[in-house]
Amino acid sequence: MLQLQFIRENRDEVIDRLAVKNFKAATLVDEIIELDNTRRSAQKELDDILAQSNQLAKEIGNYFKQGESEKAARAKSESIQLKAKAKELEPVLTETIELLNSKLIELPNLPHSSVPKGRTPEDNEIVHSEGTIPQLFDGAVPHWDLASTYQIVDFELGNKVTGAGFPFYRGKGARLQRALINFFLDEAIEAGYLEYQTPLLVNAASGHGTGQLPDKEGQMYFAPEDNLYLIPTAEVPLTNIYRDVILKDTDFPVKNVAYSNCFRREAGSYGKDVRGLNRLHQFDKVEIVQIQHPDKSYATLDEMKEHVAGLLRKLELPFRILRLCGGDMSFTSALTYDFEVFSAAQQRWLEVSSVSNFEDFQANRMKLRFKDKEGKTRLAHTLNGSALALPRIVAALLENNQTEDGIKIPEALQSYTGFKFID
RNA sequence: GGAGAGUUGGCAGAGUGGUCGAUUGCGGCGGUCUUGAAAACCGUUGACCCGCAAGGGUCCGGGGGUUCGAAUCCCUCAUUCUCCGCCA
Repeated sequence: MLQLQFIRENRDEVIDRLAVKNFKAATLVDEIIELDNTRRSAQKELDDILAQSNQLAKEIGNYFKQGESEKAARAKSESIQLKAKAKELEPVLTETIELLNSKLIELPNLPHSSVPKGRTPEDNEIVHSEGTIPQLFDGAVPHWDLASTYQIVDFELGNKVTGAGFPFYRGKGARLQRALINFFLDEAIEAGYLEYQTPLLVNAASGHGTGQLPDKEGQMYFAPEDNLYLIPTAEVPLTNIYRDVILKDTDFPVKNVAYSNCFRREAGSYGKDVRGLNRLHQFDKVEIVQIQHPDKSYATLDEMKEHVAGLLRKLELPFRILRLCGGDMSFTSALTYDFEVFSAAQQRWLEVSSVSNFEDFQANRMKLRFKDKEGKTRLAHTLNGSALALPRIVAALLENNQTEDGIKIPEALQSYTGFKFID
């Protein structure tokens, strides 16, 4: 969430910048400032009452010691009255704070100044394209057909055992998954990231920390018996490691990576978007997270963007990088680059990674801070990116590398798969 | 799942109703001494809210209660350890 003080001091700027995200903030911002004013005066009033009764309590102690029981009794009754007043004020203050917080988390993050205006994916800005789109032979087919021809992904079996969007990977298909996971992890470790294996279920506090709650509640699988959420991405546990943590400024940059299963309900999806591996309820992803000093977070964003580009280059996939427009960005992001690979049989671009700088938006929710050189406590910046999500990479690899005799495995992966060909 | 014992500042560890936001040690930071370092000695060292400041308030696992007053008493939840049960 945004910092209250910043909102108070930059009301007009907040409203203008949120307009880039097509968010009409004026009413909400004014409500927030008004609520904060109420909060401040209520707090002051309560603090004064408490100060008086603290003072009285000390005096009463002294009176008792000196055996002045009459004075003590008088002070006592005075104190009881103060206490009654405090009892009235307390709920007013708590309610105000709760209301203020609930309004505050409705405000999205401010977009970076380079974010283009726009409403739909068509308004995203292509900042880079690389690789050549392969010309497939006649009779080339989409990956879902390849999956059944070579018996490497079984969607029907997934339907039977679980439901749509939960495929089985089989034989060389399963091996390919494992190869990609190891390849992505090794590349990240090589780039200085520390590997984690995280829990796949998290509590509500963690969901709030990274911003999935409350706005994306319906997107997560939930286990009500235990009040736990299945993670939609390893970003959640990996970033929440630092919830309520104060780092030293020599700790930067914190670079973490985790492979995990990801679970997404994807309510309301339909049609060609969800065919085959294009969109699943359970999928595999390697996620990179960095925590950085505010002055360096944009340089870090570029570094992470280059890391992801390097992976796609090694996999020999044609890709492009988009700078998301205000309307297509997530609630929490200040600047997001999406990576898309071209899947040659479907003839469409598939999103395989999203790399974002959240600046201090998540950090503010999580109370993730650091001590700067002057010893002041400040919010850190958080960033994350997929490096990479597997299903659409697999889709593109299968489609783009198909030949009449089988599917070629890119060279960089061969030492991981142990085979060069799926046939 | 059952029984018992814990949860205090970066760490260790005192404190069982009143000048306790908290003794002390270690660690950190600053200084004296030293060519430099170590040792020794001195000082300093939590977070948050309101306030220009002075100052005030909140926080001893979380929440609630008793009391004029709670780290200290009561309830509750979480969590750790030990024993038993169950299981990988």
